[in-house]
Amino acid sequence: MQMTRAIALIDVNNFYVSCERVFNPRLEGKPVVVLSNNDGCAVARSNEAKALGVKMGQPWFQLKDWAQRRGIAAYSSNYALYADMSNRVMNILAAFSPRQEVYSIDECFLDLTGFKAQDLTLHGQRIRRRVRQWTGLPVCIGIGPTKTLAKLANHIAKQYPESGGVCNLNDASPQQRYEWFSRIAAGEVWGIGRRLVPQLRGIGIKTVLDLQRACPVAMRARFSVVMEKVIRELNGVACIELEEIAPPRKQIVSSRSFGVPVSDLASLEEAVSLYTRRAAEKLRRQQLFAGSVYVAIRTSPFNTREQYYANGMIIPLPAPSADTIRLTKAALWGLRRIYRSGYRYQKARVMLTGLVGMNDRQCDLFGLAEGNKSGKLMEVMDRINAWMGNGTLKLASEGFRQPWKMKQANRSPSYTTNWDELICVAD
DNA sequence: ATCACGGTTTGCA
DNA sequence: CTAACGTGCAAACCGTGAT
Repeated sequence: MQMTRAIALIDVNNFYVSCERVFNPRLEGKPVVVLSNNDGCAVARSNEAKALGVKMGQPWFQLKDWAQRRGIAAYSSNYALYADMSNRVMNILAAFSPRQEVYSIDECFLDLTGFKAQDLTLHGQRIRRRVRQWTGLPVCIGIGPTKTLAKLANHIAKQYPESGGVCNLNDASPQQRYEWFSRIAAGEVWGIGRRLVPQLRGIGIKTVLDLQRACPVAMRARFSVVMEKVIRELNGVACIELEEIAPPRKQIVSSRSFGVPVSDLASLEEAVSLYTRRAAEKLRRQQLFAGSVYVAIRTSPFNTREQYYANGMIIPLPAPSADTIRLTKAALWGLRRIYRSGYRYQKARVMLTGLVGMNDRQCDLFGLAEGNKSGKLMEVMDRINAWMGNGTLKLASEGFRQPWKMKQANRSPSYTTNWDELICVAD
């Protein structure tokens, strides 16, 4: 007889906020938010901040004065810290199953098939305790026969404190599931975003239960194949497999807003150079080569008093490359073509596309692939930067003062990845 | 009329 | 003093030219 699959979704509660709290316990029990890049929007909120009404993605400038009056602590995002804490959590969780999919910076799926359903809830508690003890981070765990149901179970574990942080749908009674599914809004389901919610409501689908009972074939015709999979998964039929090895990326993006509006070409060149280097580093880490470079700039879409300008272009390369120097030359060439003076630019973006693996590369017209010399040079660059800190070795076109750099008014120290910042705290 | 292609837009997290 | 709103990725969509 076929055993019911047991997929667990483990998710750190309010991840960025919880990371800040590990190193600053005074934040415990207080309203805290963490802001997106450039201190733009609130992207992580403690439960206390949620209770005060801070919305996900709310622009910080609208919130700032009010938030400070209410005593809400606000942090700029510190990705070095969060990435390191994430690695620690993922390593701990990996010990609980041979099959793990790291789904995002704060979430992973584990295949726990084989445990008795009743034992799994206890097992979940053990997992929670270990992560808490070894990292200081609180996690919730959802368990179900499909990834979509595991996600939903995780939501239930978060919503209902009486669950003790673990919700195991495989061991819940049909009545209990009915009660939950009829109470939870359809929009909470993985893959049902804010655009679909009103459309679903229009055809009478408001709750998870409504969606579960919808006809997958008809819904596929009306919406998309994604919708069909969501419905089948809600009914315990696995349509989305565990991806233990991440499939190779099809594009790599580096895109950032500026701290202040930028009008001159020279500053844009610096920013594009930096973004290209970051994208190229990601490219080499994944052992890939890019067939073309896309570069784009735009003014603020929110500023209605000024003329909006956005433009971008694709620069095909003669042969796939992973060389920061070549990629930067291409990006800057494109930038000079799309640049128009007289605008106040707010964002630049570099995207590497046409990605191929080392052995799938096509040569250029003259039968030349990118030489080994460039590979060696990049290897040396990457090693020096890994050893002495990212950005130690870079192209001069990135500039040095970089007055356009993004705002980070209140970033915490990189406690776990930078000795200098740690010593600074001890003082 | 249909298809493959590529570039652009939409949607999600 | 004023102005200030993220990023990464892939699926869906759409227009085009070829057949």
